Amino acid sequence: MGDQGADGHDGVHALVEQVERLLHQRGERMTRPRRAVLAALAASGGHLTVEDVVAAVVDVDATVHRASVYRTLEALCGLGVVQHVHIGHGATAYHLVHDVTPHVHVQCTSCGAVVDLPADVLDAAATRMVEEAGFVLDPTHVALSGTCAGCASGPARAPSAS
Amino acid sequence: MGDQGADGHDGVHALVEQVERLLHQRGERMTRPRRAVLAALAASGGHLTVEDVVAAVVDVDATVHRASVYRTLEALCGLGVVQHVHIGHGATAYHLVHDVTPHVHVQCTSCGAVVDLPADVLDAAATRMVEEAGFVLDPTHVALSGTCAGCASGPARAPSAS
DNA sequence: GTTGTTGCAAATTGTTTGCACTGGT
DNA sequence: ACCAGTGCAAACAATTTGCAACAAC
Repeated sequence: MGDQGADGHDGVHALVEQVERLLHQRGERMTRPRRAVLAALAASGGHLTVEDVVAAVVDVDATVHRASVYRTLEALCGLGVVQHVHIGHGATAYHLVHDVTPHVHVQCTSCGAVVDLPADVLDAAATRMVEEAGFVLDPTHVALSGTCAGCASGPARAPSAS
Repeated sequence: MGDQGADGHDGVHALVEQVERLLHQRGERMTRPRRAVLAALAASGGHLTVEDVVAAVVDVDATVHRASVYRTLEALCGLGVVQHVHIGHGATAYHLVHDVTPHVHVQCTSCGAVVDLPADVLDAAATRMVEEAGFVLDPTHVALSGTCAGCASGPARAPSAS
């Protein structure tokens, strides 16, 4: 342990400074909970549920309250630093906007696993939606559902994520 | 019509009888709440949230309890008579399976409206997902999100359905 | 010092569950 | 008569909010 995953402490620090700048532009402030949430998101590198974030944050700083995590995530979404993805029946997941290659999330109905796919799998669909209904698709905002390779062939397992 | 397509009272009755048969095959029973829920779903012809169903059911029979609506919807899903769709951050919506031509749901992030699109807009995406990841897409199980024609051009309005 | 933010606890909202009783077969 | 299903209230889970104290600027 000690190391915080792919981004490392430097990455987190740079991120915190960048966000701090954005906050100051709006007369808002960089606080301990916000630093902790940013660190948690950066360390994971992927999508985390609120519960995941709370766990990661409390692990580092037990004084941070759940409510602050909710408020912080909302604030960071407002800044455009963080995005959320709706995953089926389950919880909402959050991730940093920055360098992540745009990708579509799909969840296995059977085992609950979330799989990332290249963003362009929905290009054709997006084009048709615009042409036929004027609807501009946001491909990353919700996770589609179906059955993953494993469950499609082998036996399904526990979770059954709706 | 005649069979089950229409929403008229005769259609409801036919539906109830069909479901009753399915229930009896499993040693289960056709009850007042179940009739009421089926009627509500048939009458709407579209997708209803649990809250919508509860409202419609209570409107006809105030003795039916919310909990029974939940239990009934779950039971009907188990029978394969009803399906649910996850709509963004909002609630889960339910609809009869035979109801309409299979269609994809998309929700406008800005005004919250749910738009129905032909099911085949996701055909290309589904094909690619199977080929590249072995993932079998269920196109109707979740609503995608984006911006509807109205909100894309004109000014966005209230709801902001995340 | 100002005021944006927090921690806390209580209020909300949405869904599930234990249990005695009702009602379908 | 038997037991699936109901109504009810209470449990549960997830998220929000009012407010006094705190800390970032």
